Amino acid sequence: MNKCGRKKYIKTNLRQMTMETIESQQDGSVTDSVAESESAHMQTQTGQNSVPTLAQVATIAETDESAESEGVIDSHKRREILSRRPSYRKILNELSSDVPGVPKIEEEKSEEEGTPPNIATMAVPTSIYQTSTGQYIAIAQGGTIQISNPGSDGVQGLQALTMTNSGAPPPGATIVQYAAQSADGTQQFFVPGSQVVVQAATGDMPTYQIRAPTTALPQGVVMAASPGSLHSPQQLAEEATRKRELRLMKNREAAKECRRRKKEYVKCLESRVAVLEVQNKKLIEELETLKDICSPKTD
DNA sequence: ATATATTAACGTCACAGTCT
DNA sequence: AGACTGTGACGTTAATATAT
Repeated sequence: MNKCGRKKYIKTNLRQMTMETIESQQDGSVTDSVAESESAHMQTQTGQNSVPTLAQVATIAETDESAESEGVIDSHKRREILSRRPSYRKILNELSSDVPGVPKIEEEKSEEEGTPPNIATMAVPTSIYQTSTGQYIAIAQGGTIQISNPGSDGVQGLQALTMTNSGAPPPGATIVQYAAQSADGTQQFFVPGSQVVVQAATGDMPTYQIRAPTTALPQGVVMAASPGSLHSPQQLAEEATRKRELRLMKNREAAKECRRRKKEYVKCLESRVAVLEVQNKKLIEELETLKDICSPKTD
């Protein structure tokens, strides 16, 4: 993708600006280098229908203020100020520590505690699916996929795919391998027993199928090659391509996850706004009541 | 019915921060 | 130091809404 040549715009400054503009400009401590980079960026964007971000809008609105503080801070301080914004998870968790009603985003300890990286992490609704071969796939609310064969008592042969949000994997949970999208736009989970659970990528309702694995490895699944076995330039090129595809695949997944967290974060903020609005309304009403009590009208 | 605008979701790139 | 991860920004695409 991205056939159109990407413009090399001033990324660093713009990036820093979008992260910290609103916060740092509250005390007017942003130098006009940021504003310069922003204007440069806006120029490069001429003719595109890209919508400025909130931070960009804020920057444009406050350029005058920031110009006044030119030269006030040195480069070190500027760097501190323009540091990376904490992740949505961190922000949300900070919010949730303030407000009891706000749910926390799990820290995904399981990954950090040495879980194999290929375990799928996704949220799915509780559903039961029957495959063309008569097998059943139950997707529990806890994020567990169970596969049972027809005719079995429903317990034998169960294979569990433990997802995120389900806490620590239960003992004995089967480790499955997760592969990103295959050529036909599906997502596949390799489960023991030479079977593949395939999730269709389209539609609101995910669909699952049991398939026999194809002979060729699906896109994104890569066999590890021992470094010593690489000799020819062609092999090196293949290795580079393989690494790139692996990186793209991982980044794809990371981007999905990031977007999901972002949506969650926004929802959280929205619900917080709603709560605060109700609270505010109540307080105003209370104030009016107290006013009436304290200063009764005298005719 | 068709054209245009808006929106949401996605993949990719670049880069800062973190990990090993 | 280099690999890895998370995220902002951007372009693309498909679906939906609105205008003509």
